[in-house]
Amino acid sequence: MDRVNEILRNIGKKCTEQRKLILQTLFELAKPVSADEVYEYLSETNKVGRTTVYRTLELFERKKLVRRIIFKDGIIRYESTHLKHHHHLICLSCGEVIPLEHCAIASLDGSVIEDADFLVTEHFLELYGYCKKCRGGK
Amino acid sequence: MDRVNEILRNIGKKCTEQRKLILQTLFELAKPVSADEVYEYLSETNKVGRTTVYRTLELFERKKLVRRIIFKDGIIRYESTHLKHHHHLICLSCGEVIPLEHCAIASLDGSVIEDADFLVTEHFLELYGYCKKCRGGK
DNA sequence: CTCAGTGCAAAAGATTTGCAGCCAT
DNA sequence: ATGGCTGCAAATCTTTTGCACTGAG
Repeated sequence: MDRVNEILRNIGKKCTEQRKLILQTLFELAKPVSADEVYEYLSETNKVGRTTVYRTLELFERKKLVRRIIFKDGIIRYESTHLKHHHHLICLSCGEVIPLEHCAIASLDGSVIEDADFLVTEHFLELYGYCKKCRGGK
Repeated sequence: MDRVNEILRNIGKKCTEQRKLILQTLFELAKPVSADEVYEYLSETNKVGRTTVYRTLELFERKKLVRRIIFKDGIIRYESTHLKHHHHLICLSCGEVIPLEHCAIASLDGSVIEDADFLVTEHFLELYGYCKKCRGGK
């Protein structure tokens, strides 16, 4: 929790109970989560309103504490940037999300695609398929 | 328009004026478009309701006439499958979408990611950055 | 003729906004 | 103390659903 305090102080914003709880949640879950999932996760304690979750995640994105991730379902999710750049394996059967450490195309960022004269600054790659469990060991 | 008629007959569904117009639109625009963009595009003629656009795009997706694409903004877009598998360069400044013909990672599909024992069946890769115009020739 | 297809209106789900009160600094 | 932060409620935006009508086969 000390780390959370420090991070919030560093972004030059007020260090409120709600912001600490939300950032802590993102660390604990350590995977892409929607605003609603954060809200539900914290609803037991009933300390944070839905609106605050949305506004806080947006603030965190601006401050680069989280990155915005979109899967096929179109729901906006956020993932803590303390996890380094990586992609995801998403099971089409059970929905499990598995982080993929190695990024084969990281070299793309900062490079210019010649044909289109386009400067690439970021990229999203998500792989869909079926996890071991759902394939029944096959 | 003949081609449109033929395609619709082949999926074993009724060949209505609305479906023809929507499929025709997807061919003409030849890029990922949202249901609302299709609706607006056709609203001049006022022949197709919003609900029908949504239901028709869903039908087309089931029949593999279109594929569903999601960009960072979270809006669901569809693109005709008569365009072969490819990815997109999306300009963060003007929003232009440029198709990227070559897919460097097509070989991933059907392969198993060893570490996670995960069978990959499809993948999404979108590159974000700045187009020539928005970089002012730099 | 008959049922799949359509379109309105209303519902649902995710996210944003207005505003009055609260609390970190 | 005071301006940023919060949370309710209401608005907005995208998408889905219920239902009566229509038209393609």
